[in-house]
Amino acid sequence: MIKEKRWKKEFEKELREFWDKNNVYEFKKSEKVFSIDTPPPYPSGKPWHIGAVAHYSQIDMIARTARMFGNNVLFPVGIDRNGLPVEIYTEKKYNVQMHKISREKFVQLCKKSLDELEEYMIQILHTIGFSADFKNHRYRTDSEEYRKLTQATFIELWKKGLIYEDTRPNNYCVKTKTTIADAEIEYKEIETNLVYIKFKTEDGKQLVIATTRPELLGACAAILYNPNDERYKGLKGNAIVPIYGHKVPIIPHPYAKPEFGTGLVMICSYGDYADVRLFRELKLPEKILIDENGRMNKNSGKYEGLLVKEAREKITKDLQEMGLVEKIEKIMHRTPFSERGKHPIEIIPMKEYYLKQIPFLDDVRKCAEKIKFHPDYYKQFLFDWIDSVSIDWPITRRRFYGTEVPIWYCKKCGEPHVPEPGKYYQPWKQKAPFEKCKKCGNKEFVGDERTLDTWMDSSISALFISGYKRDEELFKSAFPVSLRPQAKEIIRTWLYYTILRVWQLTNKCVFKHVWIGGHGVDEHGKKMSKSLGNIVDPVPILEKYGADTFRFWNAAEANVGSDFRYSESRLIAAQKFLTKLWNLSRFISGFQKEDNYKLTASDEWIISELNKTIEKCKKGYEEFNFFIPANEIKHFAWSIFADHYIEMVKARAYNKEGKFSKEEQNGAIRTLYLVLENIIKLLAPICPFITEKIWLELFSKESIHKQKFPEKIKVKQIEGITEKLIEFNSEVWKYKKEKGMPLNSSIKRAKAYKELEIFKQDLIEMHNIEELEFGEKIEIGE
RNA sequence: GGGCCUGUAGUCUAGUGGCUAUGACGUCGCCCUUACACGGCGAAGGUCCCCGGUUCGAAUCCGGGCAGGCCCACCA
Repeated sequence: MIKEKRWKKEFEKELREFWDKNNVYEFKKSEKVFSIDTPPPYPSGKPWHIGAVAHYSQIDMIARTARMFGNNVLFPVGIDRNGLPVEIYTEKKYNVQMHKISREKFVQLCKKSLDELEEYMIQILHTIGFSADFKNHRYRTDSEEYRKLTQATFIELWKKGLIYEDTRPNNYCVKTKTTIADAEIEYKEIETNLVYIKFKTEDGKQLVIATTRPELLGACAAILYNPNDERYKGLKGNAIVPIYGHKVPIIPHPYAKPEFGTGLVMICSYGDYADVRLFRELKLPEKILIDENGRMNKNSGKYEGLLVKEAREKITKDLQEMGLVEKIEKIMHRTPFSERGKHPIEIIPMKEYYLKQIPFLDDVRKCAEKIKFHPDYYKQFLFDWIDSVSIDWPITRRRFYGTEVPIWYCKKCGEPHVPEPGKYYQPWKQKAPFEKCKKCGNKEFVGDERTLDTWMDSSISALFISGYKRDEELFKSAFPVSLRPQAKEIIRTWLYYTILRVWQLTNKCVFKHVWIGGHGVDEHGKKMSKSLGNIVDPVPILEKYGADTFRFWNAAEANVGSDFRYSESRLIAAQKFLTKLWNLSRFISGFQKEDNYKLTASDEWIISELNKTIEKCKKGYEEFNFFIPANEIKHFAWSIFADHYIEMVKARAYNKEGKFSKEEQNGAIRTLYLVLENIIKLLAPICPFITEKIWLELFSKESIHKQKFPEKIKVKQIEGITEKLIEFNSEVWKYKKEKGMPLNSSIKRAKAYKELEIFKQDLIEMHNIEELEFGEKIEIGE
């Protein structure tokens, strides 16, 4: 018997304790495993994005669904703790600069920030009822065990010859002083000056060239015009670069677009990726003007020491004074920015290690083809990215908080030495594990000081959680991984790199399913961001409404893959449904189930309706689409079961006046319990708390989360009359309303559709009708 | 420039060829009918973005616009 009048979020705490105590979500090894490569959240600051919390709620629903479908589910939880964002967070929080304090000290501060943020996130996950195995399958990507594996895979790929060192122009973030991969670049439209500069050719002709990067004049190596451009046909020889005075060839090339600027374009090392490509293609001599601090170097002559921006202004002014500027236009220019550092990037050649990816693009594409995407249109995002990858992956970073590049170099000849896999190496502070250089025999080594791109760590999460190289038994059962759930914005990074790396290491396709969640946006459909000031903190929301309300809102809010809006009024709507469900259960809990029962047509009808609901929910769950079951269950439980069936059988279930037989009475009670039992089982993956509470009160002492997903119930199917029933009930209610009669007052005579005759007795009691007839249409009253 | 997605009452949303277009929030009435007033019943509110086509029939399919979002691309 349920006593409390409302579902209280305070119940959630005791239920969490019940689950913890009974190890309800503990993973036990078995032959077949449904493995989930849970995204390890990145602790980048507070508050945690409410959209992310919603995202994790949905991932939890996937795990719970898989369990109820009879799978043994490996549902780990990790925390991603490597890389740039935490370094930036730490610099700000402790007001330090990474390069100005000792590495040891900085690493410690990062750890401190991470521990605190991790605790905060784990707390939230726990609060929302995240059913991962926190005790046995919780990991950190910066743990020794994890980094050891990252390094082992690095060493393995090194030995396969897939990693090489090269000096080539690369994306370089001057603010964070590190090379970054193309996948980490984002573009912004910003206003820029397009400066029209006068050049002279050797034979004295004047040329005007438009550029956004006048400070790179000193690195200019060629001038191009389009071969079809009538204005410049026949132009050849050399041009003289203003200020610097060096001569550069004038070359016809289709890259130059006649309609842009003057139709002449100068090629410099390096203003953009086109420059990189053209330098390579035309074999032009490279000259670097910008150093790794983002300042002009000595190659730039009198601009040495200035920041790029300052140099741009200064040289423009100088050119103007020399009368060499024809005009300046303001244009919107698409500029590459570092996604994480939020600063414009420069293209600077650096010596870095690269992981080969170009030769594997076809394999990655084949893997992607085999994976089932939910929803399927996101597969295209991955293909688009694969098609646009054009250079190998630079994997070394000049940062401190990351997995160390496990290489030592001979101090004498520079030969790189890679240690044996299986240990965690920190070359920046450890002694080299080698006796002497294998090349020159020298005995002194120096460790590499760089770290690996954090995607080198993240891209093996699927291997880490499934026990690769650490637990063969688990690996056999959990790999390939059943499902990767993730957000859409990291398709080109996390998903792509994982497929690539796992293929390189195992020659297998890593996932069977990929599930892509949408974004959480504010109630006007705008992306939440700190600058817009529309960030919603999840903690007070969870405190106010509880996890199940949040989860139900989240499930019922948007279709799989589409963005969902945060709105408090909708949360309240979700809360009302939980109250309704609670009161339904409270009502039913007042009756005693007995064995001698007989189902009447009304009972068979509601069970038939339940069966349809089970089918629909199952279909939704199978696609990991919680929008479908959430709304189906709500509709069935509220608008059919409560509004019509319960009202119909109330009299029979109470049977106060003895108008029904004992068997008929028990039939109603039996059916009430049966339908409720199935409703809460259907809802359990979405609302694990309230369903558990009702379940434990009324049905069993063993957790609902150990139960199987409902099957259709064998019953005489009664179909096609639900709408007629609803219409008839509605007409009666309307009639009483119009006459100003209370709903429990009696009606002398009524006529209902003949299909409803099977419900006769229940309908008479429900509406208090003295004489009920049946025919072709509804008639009420005299 | 290419691709993907979206456009349905004040707001949000369901609906992929068929009866008077779904539901929620909000609004307006009436009702505490012994599970629930976080409830019940009822009502108002829509040129289903626009134009054209296919069809007996289009919110739904096709073509062309317009608007918004996202992804990709070497326009200095």
